[in-house]
Amino acid sequence: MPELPEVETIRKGLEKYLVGHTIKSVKIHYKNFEGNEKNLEGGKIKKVRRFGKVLSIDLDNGYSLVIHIKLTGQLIYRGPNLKHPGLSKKIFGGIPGKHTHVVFILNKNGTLYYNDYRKFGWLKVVKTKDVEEIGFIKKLGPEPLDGLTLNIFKEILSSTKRAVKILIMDQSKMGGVGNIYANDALFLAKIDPRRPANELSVVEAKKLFESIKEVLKRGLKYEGASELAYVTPAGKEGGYQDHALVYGRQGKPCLNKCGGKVKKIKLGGRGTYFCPNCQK
DNA sequence: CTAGGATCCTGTCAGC
DNA sequence: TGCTGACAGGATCCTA
Repeated sequence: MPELPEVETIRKGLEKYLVGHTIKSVKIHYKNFEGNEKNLEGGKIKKVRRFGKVLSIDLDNGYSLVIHIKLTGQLIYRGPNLKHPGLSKKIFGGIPGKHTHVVFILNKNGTLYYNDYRKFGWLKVVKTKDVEEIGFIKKLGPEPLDGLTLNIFKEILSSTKRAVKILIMDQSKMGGVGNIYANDALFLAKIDPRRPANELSVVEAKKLFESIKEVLKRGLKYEGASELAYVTPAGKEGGYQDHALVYGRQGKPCLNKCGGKVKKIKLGGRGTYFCPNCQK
C-alpha cells in the first residue's frame, strides 16, 4: 500500500516537476474533493510537504492542496520538467482515463492527473496555515525516520496490550507505517505480530524500532512497492515488491532460512504475514 | 481502553 | 464462456 516510502517518493517527484508551475485551472469529477478549487487557480507551486501518508502542495497565494491517496490514488505529471515519462500498466485506463477524477491544468503545457480506481483517496483545498489543523495531520504521531525516538517508541509499546503490528500501523501513534512495512519490520525483528505490545522486552523494542527504520529506508531506496496501484509522478513503478521479506510470501520458505514456511492470517482485519517458526 | 464490524469502491479471482 | 459472489484494504465511525 502507499506508505511512507511510496508517499515520500511521490513527494520528491512532485517537488521536482511541479515547483515553478502555476495552476491555471482544475477539472473535477470526484466526490472526495473538498474546498474551493478556484482558490488554487493562479497560484504558483512553491513546495510539496509530506505528513505521514498525506501530501500538501503549497502555493504562493496562501492556499494548499492536501491529498491522501489511500490505496489506489495516483498523481501523475506530464510536462516540460519530465524528460522520460513512463506509463505503467498499473495506470488502469490511462491518463486521462476512466479513473481520472481530477485534472490540474498547469502553465507551460504541464498537467497533473489524479487517478484513483477505488476512490478511497481524498483531496482538499485549505489555507496553508490550516494544513496542520486537518484532523488526520493533527492526530499524526512522530515518524520513525524523523522525530520518533527509541524512548518514545518504548513508551508507545508499553502503553497498550494491543497486538504490536496493529499498534505500529496506528497513525496516531507513529506516522507512515502501513501493512507492507509493518509485516516486514516484524519479520526482520523476528517478533510475532500478534504479541501484546506491552509484553515486548527492552531488547525486542530496540530491535523492532531499528527494523522499522531499516525497512522504510529500503522502501525509499527502491522508490516504493507497486503491488496494487502505486506509481511515481513520472508514471513508473517502484521496486520494493520484489524485495519484500514476508509480505505476500504466504506458503513460501522463510527468508531467514529457519526452515519455516510463511503463514498468512488476519489481524485487525488486515492480511498479516509471518514465519511462525522464527518470529517469536 | 479495546476489539470487532461496517463503510467507502472496483479489479481480480475462485467457483459453478 | 460468462455470471455471481467473495475478497482486499487506510482510515473512520459505530457498537459492544
